[in-house]
Amino acid sequence: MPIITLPDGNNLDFPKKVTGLEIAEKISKSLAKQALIMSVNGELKDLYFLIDKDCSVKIFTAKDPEGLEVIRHDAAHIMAMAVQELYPGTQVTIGPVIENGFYYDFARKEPFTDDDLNKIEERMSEIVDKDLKTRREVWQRDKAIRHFKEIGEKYKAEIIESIPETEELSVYHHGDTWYDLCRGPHLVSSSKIGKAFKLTKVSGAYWRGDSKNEMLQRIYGTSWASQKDLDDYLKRIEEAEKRDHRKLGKEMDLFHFREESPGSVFWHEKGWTLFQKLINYMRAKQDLAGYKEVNTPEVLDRLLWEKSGHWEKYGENMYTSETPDEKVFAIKPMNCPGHIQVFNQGLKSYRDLPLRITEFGKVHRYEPSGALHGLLRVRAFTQDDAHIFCSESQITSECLNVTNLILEIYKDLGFEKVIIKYADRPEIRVGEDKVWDKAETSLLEAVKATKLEYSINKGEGAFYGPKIEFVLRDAIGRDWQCGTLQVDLNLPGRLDASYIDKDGTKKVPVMLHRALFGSLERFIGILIEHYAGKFPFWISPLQTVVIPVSEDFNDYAVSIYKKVKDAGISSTVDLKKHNLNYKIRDHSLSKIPLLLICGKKEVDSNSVTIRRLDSNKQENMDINNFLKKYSALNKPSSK
RNA sequence: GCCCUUGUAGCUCAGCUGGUAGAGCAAUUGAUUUGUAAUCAAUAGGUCCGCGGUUCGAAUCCGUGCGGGGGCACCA
Repeated sequence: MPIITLPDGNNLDFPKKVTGLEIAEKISKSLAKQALIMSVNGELKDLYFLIDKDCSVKIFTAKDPEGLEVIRHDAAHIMAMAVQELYPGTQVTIGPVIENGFYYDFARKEPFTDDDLNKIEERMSEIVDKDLKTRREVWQRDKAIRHFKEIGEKYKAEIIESIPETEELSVYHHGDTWYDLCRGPHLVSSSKIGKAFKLTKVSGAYWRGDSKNEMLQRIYGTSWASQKDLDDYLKRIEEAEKRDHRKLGKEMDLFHFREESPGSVFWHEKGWTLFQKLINYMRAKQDLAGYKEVNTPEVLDRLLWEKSGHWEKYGENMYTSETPDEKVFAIKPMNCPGHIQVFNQGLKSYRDLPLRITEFGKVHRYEPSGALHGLLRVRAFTQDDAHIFCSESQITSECLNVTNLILEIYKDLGFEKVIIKYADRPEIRVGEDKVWDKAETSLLEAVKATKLEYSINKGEGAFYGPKIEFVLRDAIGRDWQCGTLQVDLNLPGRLDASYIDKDGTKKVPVMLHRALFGSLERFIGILIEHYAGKFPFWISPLQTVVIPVSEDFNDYAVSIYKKVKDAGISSTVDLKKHNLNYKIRDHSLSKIPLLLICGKKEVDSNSVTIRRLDSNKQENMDINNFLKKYSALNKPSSK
């Protein structure tokens, strides 16, 4: 005689054991129709699960995240079923729900083609139409292993072997012919998935995510509560593609890549201007924050890298070069050893600390070819790098300074939301555990003091110390890791850095590594996508184009162009033999914030007519007023 | 690095089952002198990514290398 407590606090009394479906029916006919899954005392259960005790129950529909998740999970199963029906001999492995959809990994010799994807989709659709009933069975462990081995599903057998013996093994049947080992829960029948799904792509994926294992074929799909949700999702993907920095970079003539140097950027004038603007902005910020800018060699003797530990720990990612005198040099993958050498030059006292050394250093890292991705993952990039040499007692306050600086900078560039990820000691590392203890405690203390949201990444720290990473969220909700702050109690000692303390004894300084943009290249890629190429006026690489209405006004246009440039606003004048409409379209497409139109009216009144990007409103302005207004907007916080 | 996929003019792309290339835009030249998102015409432009093979004949088929894309792994 279970008494069921509903989320609103009401109780339902049943005379006998009851299923979720019966509870839903009791509440309302429409809920029964929409019900997908339920939770019993907070635990998700199949709707046909028999409840025999008092408990609290919540019914979920497609409107709930829990409901949508089960739809996706079932879609993964139905996809696996369709695949095994169409391609006998294919082995199933795992098929979890992911953000916006699901995937399933299969073991099959022949690759799945796009055409196969269509066929699978059609078959899935048929399975949904058949409305196959779902049935859960609990299997005995040994029997399950033996069974899956017998039918040639060696991956499933391996999965079962890795499940703790205490756990119940459940097998879900969808209809009479197909079943899969699965924790569940699942929908009551296949029609509940609906038709708002789509298979999106095939890719390779290592068994158990380990590159030492064989590669399986992963089919990705997306699935939603309604066709409208699916359409909206596909639309969002399309919008994101329009912002792709590789596409915009070409269209806006910012940079290009080519075969001779994969993963290295050929910056064009406009892209490089943007690059320099960001550096100059950062330079001014850092100057105010007490940093000293330096520059150190890009090529350094192998002996230094051996001493620092990079040769051993990072060697396979380093470019090297042998010179005619048979010495081996490495092209720097990081700036730290160079900065320690700057610190080491001349005797340092505790009065010099904290010493904040910064460099816009270009580093080279031999990244795996498959990792390269436009500006976001390159092999040669410029860091806004800095190393802060300080005493142990200064760690926390210096970390806080860095955090404050980073938040200010992200805000100026249009990113309001920032999250912190804290990463502690990795398995491969240098230094004693005692030292690590100290470093981790100090950094975590600083993280807590920022009062920002943070998560912990176990074992993901740098080989020389724990780190935090700053993650920012862009205009369309994607997260990007940019800045980093690392505490290092190892490298300074390895490279013999020391200072004379108050008491006259020699001490090894603590070093903090930090980068705010991280990689300038990557940050620019993110900026392009964040703004969809429509940069705020102050960082726009080309702020204005002066356009004469006809050739008769070329001289006036040139004179305006000169005045605008003199006022520190970047500009070009378009004297090409095209008409006004053509030029407006041309420069609008290359996302110039302001077009300055000059014709008879403007000549007569010594003015320009402004046309802003994405607006067809015209605004006439006296040229001196224009110069005054817009040269004042040439700094952050101006949109 | 691994799996799949892809590489034709400066750009975007067409070129069916093998018969040595085509469009639009851009460029150049000429005409037009234009008031807010493409004026008209003519001209020029290609080792069809590289190398090897099959074939009477390869942009097309096969092999291989390099680059790009989507994932996986990697991201100190």
